[in-house]
Amino acid sequence: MTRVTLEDVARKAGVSTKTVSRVLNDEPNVAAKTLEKVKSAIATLNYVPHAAARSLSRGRAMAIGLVVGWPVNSPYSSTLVDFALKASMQNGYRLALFSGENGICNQIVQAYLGKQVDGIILDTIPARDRDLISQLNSLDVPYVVVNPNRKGGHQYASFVGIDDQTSAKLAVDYLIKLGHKSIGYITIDTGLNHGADRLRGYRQSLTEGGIPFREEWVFRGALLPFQDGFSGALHLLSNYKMITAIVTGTDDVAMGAISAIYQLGLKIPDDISVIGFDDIYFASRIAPPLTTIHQPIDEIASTAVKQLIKMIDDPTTKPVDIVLPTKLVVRETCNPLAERTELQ
Amino acid sequence: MTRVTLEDVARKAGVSTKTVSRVLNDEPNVAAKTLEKVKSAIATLNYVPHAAARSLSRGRAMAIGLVVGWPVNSPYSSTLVDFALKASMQNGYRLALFSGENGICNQIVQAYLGKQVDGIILDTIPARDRDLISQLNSLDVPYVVVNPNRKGGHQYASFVGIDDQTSAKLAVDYLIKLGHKSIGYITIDTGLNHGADRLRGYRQSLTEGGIPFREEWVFRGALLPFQDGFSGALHLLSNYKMITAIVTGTDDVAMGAISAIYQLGLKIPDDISVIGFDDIYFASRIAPPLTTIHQPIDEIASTAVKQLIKMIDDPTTKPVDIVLPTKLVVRETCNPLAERTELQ
DNA sequence: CTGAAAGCGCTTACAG
DNA sequence: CTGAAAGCGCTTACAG
Repeated sequence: MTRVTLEDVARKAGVSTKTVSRVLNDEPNVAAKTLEKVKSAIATLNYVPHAAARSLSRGRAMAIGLVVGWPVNSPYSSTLVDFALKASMQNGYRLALFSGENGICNQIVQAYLGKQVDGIILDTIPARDRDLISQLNSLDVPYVVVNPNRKGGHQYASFVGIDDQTSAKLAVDYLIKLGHKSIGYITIDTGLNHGADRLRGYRQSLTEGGIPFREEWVFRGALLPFQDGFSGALHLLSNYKMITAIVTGTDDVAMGAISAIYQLGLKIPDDISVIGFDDIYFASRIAPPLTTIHQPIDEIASTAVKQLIKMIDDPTTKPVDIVLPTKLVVRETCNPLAERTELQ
Repeated sequence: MTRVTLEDVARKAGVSTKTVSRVLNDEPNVAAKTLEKVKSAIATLNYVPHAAARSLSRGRAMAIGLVVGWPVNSPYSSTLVDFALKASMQNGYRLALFSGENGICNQIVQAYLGKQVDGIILDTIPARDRDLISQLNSLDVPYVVVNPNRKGGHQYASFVGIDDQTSAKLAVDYLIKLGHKSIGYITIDTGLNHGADRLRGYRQSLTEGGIPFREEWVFRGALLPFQDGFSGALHLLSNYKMITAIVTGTDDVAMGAISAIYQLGLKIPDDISVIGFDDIYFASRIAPPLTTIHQPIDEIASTAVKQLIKMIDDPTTKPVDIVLPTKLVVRETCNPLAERTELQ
């Protein structure tokens, strides 16, 4: 079975190839009758334009590259991939995925030089690759950074992300509103600013709520989110029995904390309230479902895609820095303090 | 900055474009000196072949499509994406990702007709789409199904997957070897055969171990893995106090079960042993790390990619059905029965 | 409103 | 061992 080409369509419809091309690209200046003829020819022949031929003649790959940290199957990365895929398809672009520890920089530059992609979206981790950034800048590659590590020193990129501090404050404000005054915090050091910013939000909320900040109620994990959450909760709740709520830097930390709380023989939310951050796949699926700060990865992805396409279409587009709102998602891991059934 | 083309390289090296093409494609019959000249021209000009031009002239997209169930960020799907991406890059192919509930069939057929991809890898769920399958068959699209729902009635596809029954048996055999005789099972009905096959493995292991199968020790969940695992463990352990171990159909079910076990005030693995299936992202990251059956998604992905490329290269390739071995990964959720510190 | 010609950047036969 | 010509299937100016 040989391919149906635009020429076949033109022949069938009795028009020139240019006219078919006009119809395909929704260009104006086509008579209603001609339009009809061409459309029916396309339909009966089941014609689909050849992607590579189009790319070659247009000088446009019609694809964008998404670079995420390794591994792709982490809760956050995979969600970003999910929504970025959706958003780019909706905008008529294909998505090329990149990920990996080493050689990633070269891979991406090659993809751009080889016209496989017209622009790039970088997630937090790859955006810290100095080499990559400087190459993208010097080659004038259109790119957008998602959830940037602020203070990154980027010069030309557009940014799309959230305000970590304000968002974390949302979580703590909520607990305070529920009557909690003894609130622990578990953070992990990823080498990025997100953790520090979220911790700052915790502190700010306490201060505004007239609650003294206690350094010893902050547990700083070092490695694996779940396990740090686990050790953190164990540590905080064994040493400071007055703590009634725990805020965590990410949902997987919260999941670890929840595990530890159960192992201590305490109940959630009756004895201890827990609140997460991110709203990952598992957040709504564990028992009890986790109250958390929802990060709008869908909007982040679609905003990044649209901004990138704008930059591709018009290279003089000014860089922007877009901050999207997060929101508190109340599920079942936080109780008002008054309703607590027992005190230790 | 304008693109560097093959012609620029040819001019610089003082040879014809065909010769450059030879070098680029590792074809024979190039004099050592010529090879040297061309290679250095490529390097100094930083030349990268234009992907679309290559596709067009070769009649090959050099890309394969991966179709996974929605959402992509489920633990299993995202891991498959991860490894399929790696495998296709290593084989010189790009990966185009497809996912979504509706319109997916049309999207994929379009991508093939539009020469965006040379072949397709279908995961379990999309492979159940009758429409899609019959279209792929009638268009003679090369495709491979991963972890098929056996008895699917496919006629032409190649398959790559695991043996669910034998694998689940591995888990139960292990528990029996540890001395457990009262072993519960939590399964979920996904409408696929995997669950039934794994349950069959459980039953087979019991039988071979001389332990009677008790229908009431099998909990059949209906909806969300984690929550079903939670209710399942709650149900089994409250009603059948002699149960000392729980086997689950998937890791997320196990995670739910673990949650419930803690909430019942029991310890893992001291009081109850738990074993999962799949070895998802979280399996090694929760506390305690989950003993489970590892599904070799990396090998599955790379085998599928290689088989697909073979089919693309030679359309007369015979369909194959490749079954890859799983393995038991011992972590910290199972104890020998003898070591139990207390009995209820 | 419509079309003929040239070109995008490669590779594929074919010749020598 | 090397090259000149044609072609892959579209779109981009340009003309009318």
